[in-house]
Amino acid sequence: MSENAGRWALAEDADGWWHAAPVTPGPPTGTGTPQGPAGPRLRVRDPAEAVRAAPAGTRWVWRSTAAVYPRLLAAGARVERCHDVEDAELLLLGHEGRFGEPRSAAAAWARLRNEPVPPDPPQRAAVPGTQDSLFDPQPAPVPLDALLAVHADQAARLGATAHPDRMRLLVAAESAAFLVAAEMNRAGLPWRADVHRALLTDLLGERYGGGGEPRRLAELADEVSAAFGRRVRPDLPADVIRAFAEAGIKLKSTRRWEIQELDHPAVEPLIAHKKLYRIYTAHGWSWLADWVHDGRFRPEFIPGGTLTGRWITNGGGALQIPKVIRRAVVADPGWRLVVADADQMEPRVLAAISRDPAFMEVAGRPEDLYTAVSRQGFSGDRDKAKLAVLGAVYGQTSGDGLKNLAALRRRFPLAVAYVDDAARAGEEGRLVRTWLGRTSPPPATPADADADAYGDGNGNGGGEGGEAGLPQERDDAWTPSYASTNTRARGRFTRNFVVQGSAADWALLLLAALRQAMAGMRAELVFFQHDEVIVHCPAEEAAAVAEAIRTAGDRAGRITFGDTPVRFPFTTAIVECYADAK
DNA sequence: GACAGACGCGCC
DNA sequence: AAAGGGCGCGTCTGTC
Repeated sequence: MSENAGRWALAEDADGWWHAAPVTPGPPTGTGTPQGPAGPRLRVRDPAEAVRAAPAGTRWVWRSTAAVYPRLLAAGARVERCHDVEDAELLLLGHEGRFGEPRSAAAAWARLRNEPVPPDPPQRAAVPGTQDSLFDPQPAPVPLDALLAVHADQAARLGATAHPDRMRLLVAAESAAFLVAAEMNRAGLPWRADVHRALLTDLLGERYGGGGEPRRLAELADEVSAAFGRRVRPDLPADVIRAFAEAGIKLKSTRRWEIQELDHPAVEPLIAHKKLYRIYTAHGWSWLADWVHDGRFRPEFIPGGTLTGRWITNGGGALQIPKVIRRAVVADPGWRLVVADADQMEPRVLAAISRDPAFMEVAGRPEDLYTAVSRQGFSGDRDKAKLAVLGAVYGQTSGDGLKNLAALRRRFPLAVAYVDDAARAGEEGRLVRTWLGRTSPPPATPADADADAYGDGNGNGGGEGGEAGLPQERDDAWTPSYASTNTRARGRFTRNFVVQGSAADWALLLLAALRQAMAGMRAELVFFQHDEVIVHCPAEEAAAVAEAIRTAGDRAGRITFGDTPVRFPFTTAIVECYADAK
C-alpha cells in the first residue's frame, strides 16, 4: 500500500488501441494543469503488454477498473495497485456535496473544460453466466491526455478535502477493492450443483412433472387451505389477509413476525410455506441453472455500490445466500475454505471513530465485546448490552432498548454522543462523513421528492415551488407529524451511516491488506460480505491464510483509524463446506 | 408486453 | 418483545 511506486496511465482509444505512459511524479498543481507523461508513450493492441512493460508495483491510473482489469486478468496480467478515476470522481463529488453529478471520466473531463457534461450511461442488469462489467460496454473513450488531466485535477481536489490523507486512503483502498472484486468475479465461489439439487429435493420434494411445483410446497398450500376451509394461495398476501379477516383476525401485513403469534391452525403451514417458497423462488432450480456453471457461482461484486460504501452484488443475490443453501458451497478436492467473520465489527468501529476511552478499552480486550460491555452497567446481561449497542447504532425509538441505551450513555458517553451528533446532523439537513471521508447524500429536495421535511432554513434546495410551474399537491404530506417522521428517519440514516460506512472503510483496507498478504499464494479470495471473507486455498495453505486474515484485520484497523487500542478479531473456521463454518 | 412500485424476506 | 440501519431480488399488482 505504499504510494512511492510510480504511476502509469492507461487508456483505450476509439479504434481499440491502448495508450500508456508514466505519469510525472510531483505535487499536484492545484490548477488542473495536466501532469505530463514522464517517458515514452506506448501504443499497443493488448493492454497486458503495457502492464508487462511497466515496473512492478506501478499504480495504474485508468478510467474504470471494472472495465479494464478483467481483460488484463484474462491475459494473465495481475497488477498490484491502481487509481480508479471514475470511482475517485464519485467519492470526490460526494465529498464536495455534488452528489448525483455524472461521475464518468468523460464527464469529469468535460467539467474541466467547461463543456456540456454527458450523463452517465445507464447501468445494465447482470446477465447470468457472463462477466460483463457494470457500465455500458462501449463508453465514450477518454484520451490519455484527458485522463491525465482529470487525474491531476483529482489529486488537487483530494488535497483540498477535510482530511486529505484519509480521503487519499479511501480512494486508494476502494481502487484496491475494485481489483479484489475483479479477481473474485473471475475466481467464482466453488459451488456443488449436485449437492444443491439434492438439498432442494430434500427440502421441497420432487417437482411435479420434473419441472413443476415442488410437492412439499403444494402440500403446505393444501394445509393452509384446509385450515381456512377454502382455497387460499399462501404466496398472495392479499389472499392471506382476506382469509384471516374472514376468520375474525385483522392483520396489517402478512409478515412472519406478525403472523407467528396468532392462534390459528393455518399459521404453522403458512410460515413453513413462506420459508420454502422463498428458497424455491430465490435459490431454487432456476437460480442454479442461471448462476452456477462449471462448479462456480459467479456473481458480480461491486465495491461501494451502496450509499454507505458497502458492496453490492449484481445478479444471483450473492449477499443473501440462505444459511441452509450454504451446504452447496464446497471446496475443491484437496482444498479448503477459510471462512472468517469479523467479531462485532460495527461496535468496534464506533469505538475507534468516537475515541470514547471506556469503549475503546472494552473493544481492545481479547474477548467478546458485548460480554465486556455487559459488565459495565448491564449486570453481566450480554443480551441487554447487545441490544443497547445496536439500538445506539440503528437509532432505536422504542422498547426496552431505550432504557438500555440510557445505561450505555452513562458508561460510554462519547460513543453515544458520536452517533447522536450524526443523527442531529441528519435531522438538520447537514451531511455526515465516514471516518475516511465518504459522504452521505444530501436530503431529498422539494424538486425531486414527493415530500421534504428539510431544505428550508438554509436555502438549500430552492423552494421555488417545484419545477416548470408544477406545484406539488401534497396536502397530506406537509403535516407536522409527516415532517417529523421524515426528519427522524433522516436522523436514523445519518446515525447509522457514520458507523456502517466507517466499517465499510475498514473492510476496504482489510481486503487490500489480505490481498497483499496472499499475493504469493495459490489462495484466492472468493467471497466477501460486509464483515466476512471466504478464501479458497490448498489445504496446506489454510493455516497461513487464517493467520494472514488475523493480521490483516488489526493492520486494517491501524491504517484506517490510526493509533488505536481497538482490536479487530475474527472468528475463523477452516472447512470443506461453508455450512460447517458457523 | 413493458414498466414501476409495493411487498416480503434472505443476508449483514 | 418489537423495531431502528443497509441492500437484492422475485412475485404480484396496477398502469400505460
